[in-house]
Amino acid sequence: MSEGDSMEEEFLPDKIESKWQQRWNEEEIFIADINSDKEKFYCLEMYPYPSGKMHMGHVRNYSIGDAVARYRRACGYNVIYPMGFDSFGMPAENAAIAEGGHPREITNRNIALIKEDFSIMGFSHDWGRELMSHDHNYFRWNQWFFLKFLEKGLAYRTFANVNWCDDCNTVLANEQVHNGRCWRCSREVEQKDMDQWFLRITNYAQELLDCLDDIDFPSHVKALQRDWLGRSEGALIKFPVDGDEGLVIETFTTRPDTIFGVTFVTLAPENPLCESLVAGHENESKWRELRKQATMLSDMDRGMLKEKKGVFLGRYAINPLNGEKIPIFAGNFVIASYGTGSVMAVPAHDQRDCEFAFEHDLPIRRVLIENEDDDLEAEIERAFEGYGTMVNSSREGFDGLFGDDAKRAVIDALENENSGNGMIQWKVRDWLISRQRYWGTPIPIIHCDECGLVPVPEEDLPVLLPDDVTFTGEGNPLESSPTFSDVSCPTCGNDAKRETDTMDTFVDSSWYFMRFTDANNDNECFSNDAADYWMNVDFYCGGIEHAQMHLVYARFWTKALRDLGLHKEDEPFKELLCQGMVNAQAPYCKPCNVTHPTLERGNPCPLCSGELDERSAKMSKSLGNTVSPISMVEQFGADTVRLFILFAAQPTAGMDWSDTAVEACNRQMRSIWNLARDMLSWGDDTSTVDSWLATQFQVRKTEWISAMEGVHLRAAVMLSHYEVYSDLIWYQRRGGQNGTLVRTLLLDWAQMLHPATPHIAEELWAAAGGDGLIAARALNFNDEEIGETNILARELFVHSFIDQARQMKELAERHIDGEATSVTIQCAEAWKGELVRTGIELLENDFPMKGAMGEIMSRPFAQDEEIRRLVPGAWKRIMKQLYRWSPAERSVLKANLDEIGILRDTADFIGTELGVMEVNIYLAGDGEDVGGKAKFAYPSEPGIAYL
RNA sequence: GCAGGGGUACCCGAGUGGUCAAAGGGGCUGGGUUUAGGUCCCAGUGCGUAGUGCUUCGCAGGUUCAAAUCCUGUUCCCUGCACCA
Repeated sequence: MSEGDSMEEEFLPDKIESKWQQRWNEEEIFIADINSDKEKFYCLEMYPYPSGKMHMGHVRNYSIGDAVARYRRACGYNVIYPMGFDSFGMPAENAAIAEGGHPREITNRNIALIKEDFSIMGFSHDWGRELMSHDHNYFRWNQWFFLKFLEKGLAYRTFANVNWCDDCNTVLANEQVHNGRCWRCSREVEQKDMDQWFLRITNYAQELLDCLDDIDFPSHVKALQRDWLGRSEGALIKFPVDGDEGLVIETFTTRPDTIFGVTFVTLAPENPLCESLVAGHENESKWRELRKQATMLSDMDRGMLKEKKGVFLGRYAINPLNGEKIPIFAGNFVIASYGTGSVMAVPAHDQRDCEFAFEHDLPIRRVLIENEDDDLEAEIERAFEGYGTMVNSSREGFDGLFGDDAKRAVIDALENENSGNGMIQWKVRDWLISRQRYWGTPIPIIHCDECGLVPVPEEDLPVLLPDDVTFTGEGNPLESSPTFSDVSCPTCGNDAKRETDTMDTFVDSSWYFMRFTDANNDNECFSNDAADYWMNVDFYCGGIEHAQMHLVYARFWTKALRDLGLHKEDEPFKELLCQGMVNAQAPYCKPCNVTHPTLERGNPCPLCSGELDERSAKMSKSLGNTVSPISMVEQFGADTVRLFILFAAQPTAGMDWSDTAVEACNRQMRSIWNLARDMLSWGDDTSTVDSWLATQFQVRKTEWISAMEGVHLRAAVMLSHYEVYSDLIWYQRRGGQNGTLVRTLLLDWAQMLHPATPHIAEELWAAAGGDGLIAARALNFNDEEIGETNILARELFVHSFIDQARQMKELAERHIDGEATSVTIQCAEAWKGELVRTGIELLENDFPMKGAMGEIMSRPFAQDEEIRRLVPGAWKRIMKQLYRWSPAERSVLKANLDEIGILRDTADFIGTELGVMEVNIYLAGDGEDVGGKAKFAYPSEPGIAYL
């Protein structure tokens, strides 16, 4: 083996880290190219919004991704691991309004700053593929896609009632409204009627739902997406209005089997039908009042309403299946925007309708029966909402049907008579992508008085953002720019106006992972070949906050581009990992249930003046409990911070920042360094524990690989950074000092250290004489077969013997009233070993243990008169243990170790460990029974007596 | 109300039938090393005990030779959806 570079005396991260980072850069080893000989692996983190500073969330995100990317490279995959910036969006524009300047300059400056922060962590990103949303070479493809969608009818403009945030000065998608408030600024959202651009995501609703079964997303993310898509299956039923030829109320229901129990129909107060129905009736003003109340309330507030208010609209509808006349109401609990904005009411089988019926004294008719002997005429207290057998049907052929059969029969009847049909209703609406803000992708449309909406011709793309704007915070800046707005119509040449809406920034993040596959392509969004080689993303890591919007939009966009023939994948992300939050302690008042800023630490609660507790809370500026990654790296080095991040919690769990734990990780790094340095200076003395170390290390490697394969990063780091270290310490304690052995081992160990802490790994690799850079090579483990397992069993026996003996010593010294100077170890007689092995054998062969005694007594070893007498007592004890032995312990026992030989070989070590001068070892019965301890001797548990 | 995830020792946290009095880390205690502090190494950290015992994994039951782990009920916490027809 070649002599390696010598190691510094001390672990000095600031000295080694930049050195290796520079080497990685110079040798361009993270630059990925298509290579059809190698299997590809696409590792990706959600690309960040470029604030000017890296925070712990970034560090955690990329420490996870980087470990995966480095491991996959080591496995011989062709890894693509790109990075870029989600750089459009309101923070930069708001900063421009607040401080002056231009969002572009602010964004570029922030990107430069955060990239500098990233660089000290040693992540293995391929910066050759860097992209930024606000780069026109990127967003021009947003515009191009938009035109393609327009051609295919996937994009459209319509006048709609939309969510408006007055602070952000823009409309919002439904998903961007949380509890009736803007997701960004928390201002209450208003409803406005505006012309807006939409994408027809509903076309893909079914596929988005179905494909969830085939992708490896966490179950709660799938649940969230299913909720959001909100599929319900049922029927559309038409109720003609009595006395008004042609006027029909359409209702959607999931329970057509209750059609004969309909006793009224309820419309949302905002339903346009209401006006014509109630016109001229005495309740007209009551309805107007109800509508006014309803429109003033957000959907959220309406959800809070307990009181079911309704107004009879003075007219009747006809049940299409039995011709019955039923009253029409407007009800404040019916949502205008869900389904048809009207409900067929079945008070006997829907609790909400039931309450409304009680309130307004409406008839209740039971048409499903729960139990055979139910009395159908009995008064009900609440609705029976489960499935039941149809009864009381006002037409032939329905009574007796149940569940799906019942539904099917009703739907068939409706379809035959042209009064309804089976139907699937979705909660998801089309994606509203218009935003009335500057810092986003301009929508490539021109408004011409003559020609209407005219798409910008493809050759005129990109539509750039103008510079002649001022950011006042009043209105859409694009409207104030004449160079932007005033254009001539591409079709007729007349004066026309450019569309001033820009696209939701979620458009940018909906396909960036595909652009990464061919990021520097000036002629296409990406080439088919590149996308087909690299897609889809094998491992995607990011925050749970994107479970709905980003992760649904990206799935939709991927499918839409597939249908444009741009690539072949159905799904963008194969496996998703949602990293947990990074928390830190903050003052907390339990009675008030309020977390306070760290400034209040030591003070009484500002609200109740009680004493403040501590509790862990998400790191945030407002609480002031953030920890700066940069200062941590300056203090301890990037490797320590990365080790802490991976070791403090599993990737998906929340983690608490702890200064003492970080310091402990730093100590561990130093320990590894010092041990490695010592190992390099060892001579070549062989010893009996060499084979143990070699075998044990093989086992560690195997365990580590399986942990890494499962992305159990915490378990993997525990093995690579702690267990291997402990093994080496034990080896040393046992007298191991074989330099040749440990230097070979060090080459493998460095490879295990590499994914989490790459800098120290490179350093150890080089010092041990490894060729080139670890980061650049496929895993090259010296993997001999795992040796004889008896080697491990022997050492396990020694270790556990010392643990037992140490415990006994403490007790013994209390008895002999002084320090013990000698220990006498009596190993169990051969027949006890036979007994144990017989027991294990019977157990493993599923022998009925109740009859074990008879079987044992028939064995040769039990034929001796004296032994025969002792067997039942010993068996009683062994029986108890039998089930409790671990496979490892069983293997020790089955190995039928020469306990006396092993202990005699180890006698010096035992003496030192136990702190006694004299160690006597013999078979129980062969020498004096010191202290009467022979009776405690069992296989792997010798009798121990101190003097 | 519905859905999903949780409650493990001083703290964090592993743990899906026997490998469990329960990994690992932090903290704390003791010992060694050191001029000292730090580092480093070793040990201890439910109770008991010259060894096979007792009690404990939110609470209460149950299944089993055996339960932190499986079942039932209950309580508390988190997350999402919510008058969705």
